[in-house]
Amino acid sequence: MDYNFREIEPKWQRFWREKGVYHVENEDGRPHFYVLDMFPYPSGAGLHVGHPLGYIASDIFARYKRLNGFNVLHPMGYDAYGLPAEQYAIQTGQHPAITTEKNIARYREQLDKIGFSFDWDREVRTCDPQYYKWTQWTFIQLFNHYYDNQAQKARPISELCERFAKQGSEGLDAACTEHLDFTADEWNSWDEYGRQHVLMNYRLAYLADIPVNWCPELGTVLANDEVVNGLSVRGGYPVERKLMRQWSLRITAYAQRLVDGLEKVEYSDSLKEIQRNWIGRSEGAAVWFPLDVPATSVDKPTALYMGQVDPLPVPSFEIFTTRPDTIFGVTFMVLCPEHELIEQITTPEQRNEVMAYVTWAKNRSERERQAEVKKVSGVFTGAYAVNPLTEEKIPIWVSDYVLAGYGTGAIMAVPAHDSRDFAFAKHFNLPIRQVVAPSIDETSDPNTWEESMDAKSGVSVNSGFITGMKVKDAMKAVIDKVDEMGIGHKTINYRLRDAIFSRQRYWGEPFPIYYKNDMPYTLPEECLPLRLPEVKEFKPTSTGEPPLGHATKWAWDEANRTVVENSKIDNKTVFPLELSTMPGFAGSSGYYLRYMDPRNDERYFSEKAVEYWQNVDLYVGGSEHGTGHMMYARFWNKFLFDIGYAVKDEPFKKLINQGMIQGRSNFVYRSKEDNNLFISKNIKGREHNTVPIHVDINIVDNDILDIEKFRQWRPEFADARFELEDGKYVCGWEVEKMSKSMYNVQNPDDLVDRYGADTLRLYEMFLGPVEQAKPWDTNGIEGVFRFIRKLWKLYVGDDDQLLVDDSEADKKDLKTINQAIKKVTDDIERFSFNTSVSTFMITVNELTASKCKSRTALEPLTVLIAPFAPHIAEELWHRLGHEGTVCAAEWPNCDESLLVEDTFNYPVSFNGKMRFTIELPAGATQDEALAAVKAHNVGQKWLDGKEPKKVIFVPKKIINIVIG
RNA sequence: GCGGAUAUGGCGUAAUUGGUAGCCGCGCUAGACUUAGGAUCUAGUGGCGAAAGCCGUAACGGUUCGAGUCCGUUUAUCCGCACCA
Repeated sequence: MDYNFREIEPKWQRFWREKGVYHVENEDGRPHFYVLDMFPYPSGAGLHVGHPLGYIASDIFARYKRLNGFNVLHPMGYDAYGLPAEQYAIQTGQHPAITTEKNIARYREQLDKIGFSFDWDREVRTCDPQYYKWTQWTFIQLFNHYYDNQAQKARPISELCERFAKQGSEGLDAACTEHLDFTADEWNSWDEYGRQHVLMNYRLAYLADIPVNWCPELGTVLANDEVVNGLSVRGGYPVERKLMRQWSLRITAYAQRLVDGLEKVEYSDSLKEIQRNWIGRSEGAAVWFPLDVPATSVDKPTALYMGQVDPLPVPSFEIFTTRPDTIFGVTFMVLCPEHELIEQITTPEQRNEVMAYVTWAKNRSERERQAEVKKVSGVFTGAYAVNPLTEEKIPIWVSDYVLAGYGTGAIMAVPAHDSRDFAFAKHFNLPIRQVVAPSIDETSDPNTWEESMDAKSGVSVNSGFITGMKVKDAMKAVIDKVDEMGIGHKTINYRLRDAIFSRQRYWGEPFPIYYKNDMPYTLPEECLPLRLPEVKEFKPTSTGEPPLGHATKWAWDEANRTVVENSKIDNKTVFPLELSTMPGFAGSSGYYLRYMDPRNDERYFSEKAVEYWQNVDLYVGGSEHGTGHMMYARFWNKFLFDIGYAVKDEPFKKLINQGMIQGRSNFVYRSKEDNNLFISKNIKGREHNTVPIHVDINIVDNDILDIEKFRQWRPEFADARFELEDGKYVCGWEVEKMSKSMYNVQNPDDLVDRYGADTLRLYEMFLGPVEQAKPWDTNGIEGVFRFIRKLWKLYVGDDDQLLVDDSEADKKDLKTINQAIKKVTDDIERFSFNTSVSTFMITVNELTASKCKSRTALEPLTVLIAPFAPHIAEELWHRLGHEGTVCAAEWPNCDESLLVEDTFNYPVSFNGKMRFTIELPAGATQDEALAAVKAHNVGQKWLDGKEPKKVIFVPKKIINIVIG
């Protein structure tokens, strides 16, 4: 009787659920292990076969760890806030909570069919008030902390207030939006509003004017990926860059720790590199260049001293460079169009031209700018700066190739050694001066160069006191020099920007913030969660306010500590609440911690729980979250670590990025002359002018089209005629993104219905290495299905009787099973599940061939396969007479002694040419090998009387003989 | 442009990490059992060759007794970042 997965799989899924087999406690004598999947966004489309790939891999690992005696935390939940549900709501009026609930139910149903070992008692949903209460709570903590650069740690804002009252800003080294200088007296003289204004400069969650993608038509800010070519992806409306007051998280404060932390975790090298690039740390120098202008033409010279500890005797401005060694090659300076100095230094003759350029540059969309990177544009201000080391007068230009958001928005241009400066100099015919050369006398005329010499190698030339020094030494010498002159210092710049945290959206976490006197204040913690209000409309309001503006009960009554109707806002006791919501990454940044103690109402998670679980041992998910989610989550965790909540600095010890599953689309070829004629792939030649048409992969099997189903598929194909090859219609195929419009979405439910969950699980693993991107291809699934049936037949006879007996397995079978134990154990530890599946196939083939029926071999095999195919393993385990679940069994030990051969046949090669085989006892030594070679030579003469000079002997492998 | 990877039969892949390349599966070929086969079982399947054998891991070169694996150059594909001074 064949294996009846349709009956057996649901039976055990029910058993696991009813017995609470996968329920996990936070206390347990066993060692702990935390296996986490990136939780899904429950979209309306349901799961496709790409989603479970990572879940299956992590489930195998979780089950393996359980069998090895670990208490395993393996939870699942939903990242339930997000755009699609809201867009759907705008179109249909259906509340996002309802569609989300429906989608979650569908996801759960699909997940359950695959037989995962999640502890569903710990499920979290980011849109659940009991969950987002803690997202809001964390936001309040971020608001109430600043970052102490000296201690490299977040500290309470209250400490900052005390400090300001005592010593003002003097000596403060904190992450901030801009450097401020004030005394204790000044601080103490300011009113509440003034102080709050200053504190905002330091808070880790802060409100500031930020340039954003604003889409007036949609009435919302859009993320970069929602904008293509200056138009919104949805609707195609124009998007402009606009300065708006937005919440941001000061993730830049943690830039260094986010870089350093990568040393401590196991992520793939490529992902670490991506994160390092994203943070973009670069070491260099800050240098102040004095202006060469009559003091009278500068309105407020003091404004130019911003950020300087000691004011310089002349007006100056700060630049950042990673190549201080090239300072002798500066031939012009460039300011970004947004630079505040432009207004002050531009000469009257140049004013019109400069202002026109600045206006043009500011109105250019980010997209336009990026598309025209190669185009050089800029304008001369008429003003000059002085090179502090050469005292040369150098012109100051404005150009949009200098970015406002990086460094100081001003650069010293060294056209000979920077490709962008080079292009600019060529375009405007500015001088180019070589100051770095391969060696001191290998200079050439840079005006003849095709491109600049950017490499950080060689020696300085034409460079005053650093001439002849190597680049590295020259950098240090220049930094020391400017430091000594009091006009510069060594500094580090990061490309990372603070994270914009507001969204003009409905379906997200409300900010626990109200405004008093236009200044934001946090709600009292005990009033959390601040629930998302009901609204009649999900679109932004007509006044441009976010959708929450539609809510009628939506204001903060400070005296009664409650949310009330906004008509009562009087700004005395009833204040307006923040109307934006938090972005998608808010809820997903700390969910792994909440799983440790998901029903706790008093705390994010108890100290006991986090002490027990520590952090995530293994995190599995797609690399598309490699920067966004991973960076925010690491930041979130580091902050919670600083304030004593998390116990580990890094949230995820090890990360596996599962490869993306692409779709494998099928095509039919329609004749151009005859719209009802379809020609099989291999006979559509030149004489047939054909058009490829996507065809639903569900009516194609092994690239063979099911003609009847095709005729029924769409009405226009009802009368289709075919030109066949070998009586079949062969479809073409191509790898594309898995998407509905390409009819290549493979739904896991269909495969479970047809082959069973175990087959799907094994097949997804068998497809190739977990980390590798690969197209979905169902063509090989039959082989895995066949394997499952062979496995079944090894244990169960045609009449459903158990074939396994209590006899002792023979040595050959024991060897087979022990080889499997060793191989599978190694493979799981290396996350190489595809080879484990091969090992199972080999093992079953061998045991079937040897007609092995003994329990001593088959029982360990059942446990071995349980992580991969838990349903059939559970059924066999019970048929073998066990009461409890196979999940509680013990991982079999490999008896290595059974793997050792008595003798080995060694291939021997002689000077790389001749090859023969020699038999040696197991564990033979070099001397024994040499002796065996000599003995073998007797009568064979291949050594021709010569002594072997060297015998290279690798036990169990091969011998090579070298002679003189 | 910069950075990171990858390259092995018709296809997905494997190779004990420097030691007999191609395990396992798909597909294909032949056969058996069958009224039938898109079921099952058996055998074969890198290329050339009748065979012995020769060649073969993107290309070329190097290190080594020995290279798919290490080093160099080139090519192709994929991914990430992209005026970041």
